[in-house]
Amino acid sequence: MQQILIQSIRPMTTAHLAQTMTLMSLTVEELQQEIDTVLASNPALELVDERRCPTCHRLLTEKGPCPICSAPQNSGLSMDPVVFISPREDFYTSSENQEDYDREDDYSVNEEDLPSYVLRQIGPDLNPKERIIAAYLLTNLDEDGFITVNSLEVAQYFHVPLSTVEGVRRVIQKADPLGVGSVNPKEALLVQIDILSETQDVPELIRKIIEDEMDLLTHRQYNELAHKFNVSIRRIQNCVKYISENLNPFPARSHWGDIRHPGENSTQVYHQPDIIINYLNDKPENPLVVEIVIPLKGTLRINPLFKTALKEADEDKKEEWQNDLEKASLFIKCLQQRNHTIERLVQKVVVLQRPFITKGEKYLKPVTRVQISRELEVHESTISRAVSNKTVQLPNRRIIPLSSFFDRSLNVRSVLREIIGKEDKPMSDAELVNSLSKEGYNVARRTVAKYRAMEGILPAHLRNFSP
DNA sequence: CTATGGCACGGATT
DNA sequence: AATCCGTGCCATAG
Repeated sequence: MQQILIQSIRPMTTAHLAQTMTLMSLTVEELQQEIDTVLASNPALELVDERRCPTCHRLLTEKGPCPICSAPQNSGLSMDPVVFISPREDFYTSSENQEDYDREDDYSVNEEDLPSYVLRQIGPDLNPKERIIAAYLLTNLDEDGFITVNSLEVAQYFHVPLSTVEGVRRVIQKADPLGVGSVNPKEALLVQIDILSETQDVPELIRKIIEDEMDLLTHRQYNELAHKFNVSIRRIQNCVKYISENLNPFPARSHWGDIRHPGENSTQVYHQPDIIINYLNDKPENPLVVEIVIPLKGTLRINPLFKTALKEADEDKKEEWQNDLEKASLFIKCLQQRNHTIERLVQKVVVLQRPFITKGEKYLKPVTRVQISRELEVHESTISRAVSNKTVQLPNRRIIPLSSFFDRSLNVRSVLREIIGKEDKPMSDAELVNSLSKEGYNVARRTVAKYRAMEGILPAHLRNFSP
């Protein structure tokens, strides 16, 4: 049961299948939560801080047996980010240089010590007991400022009512990196809106969007949103702009996704990317470095102590523990498979869409998930799940959904924008159709209208010559 | 009469 | 099986 070569994953139980399916479509953040809960509920699983092989002490970054001593390390899953480099066509996974790519960004604010920084602010407002709880909560923040423990457990641990813990948490949220200690971006945003609305008017629509349709927002389904709230896309885009200018879904990060794209009407997005693509050392002449972000540091593995304990366990406990063990190993397997699939997927996509990544939307090749799935020899729905909900950070620091790589019309839309930007007389939709066909894009008049709407470009008679 | 947006249909995609 | 997307037809605004 222990020899997990990636290839041997094929034959799997239905439980395995089901779990892989759910894991596959999760975001890093969601995955992190999932891992946390499993970790807390299943004693067979443990997270080792060490990234080294316990027997030979070699740095261990890849799944599979330890390369040096080939110790039976294979049940452990390294949770370090997967980094690989794309020189041109071929990839290799870099396990050696991996240290070099520790993300140096994002540590801009008073990074010395976020927990004590916050604690200092709120200390006076709390009684001693609450202060202890606060301190505990604050030590369990992740890099984004989100809480990583669940309040109920904390309450039990400290023998206080849940409401006390929640109360403390609420105080924390109002401290300086506004929204720290939230459980997710949504909560952080809501807290920020609460505070903001004390000093200025916040459009009700924004709150509603965040409250009810956070999903659509993070996935930037603006047309969908416009439809749901029965307002224009323009309106929604304004809201989004407001949100990205005034709110920060990741409290502990000072900025997320720079606004260094003045030319294009920047559709600002936030969200912790699942995949980060960058030039090596940020120099455009260098090859691309692709990093698949994986939550948690260290290695997730079956606790060896648990295994030995299992052998000597009482009969009645044995069954239950055995069960835990199987679940844990299943979980790890699924996780491995998830990572494996995503890695292969991203490799393919990066090679294919390199021009898009480096030169811009115009060069996006319209590719469907089906094509990729054929090339990778996996079921199309696997690709679907792997793609959905994930975001990618491009070298220019923009964060876009992974599904953009499969957008059938993005390139046309970008050419359309280009044309409209260049021509100084407002062209009617019909004329635009002509211009587009000259560029080699054949679309119907009606479709041009839709693209315009998607891009938030006004109709011809309302457009142009604003100053 | 022309330019657009709305509704709805069919085929492709997921 | 459900959803998305391009398109054609028609109503309406200018």
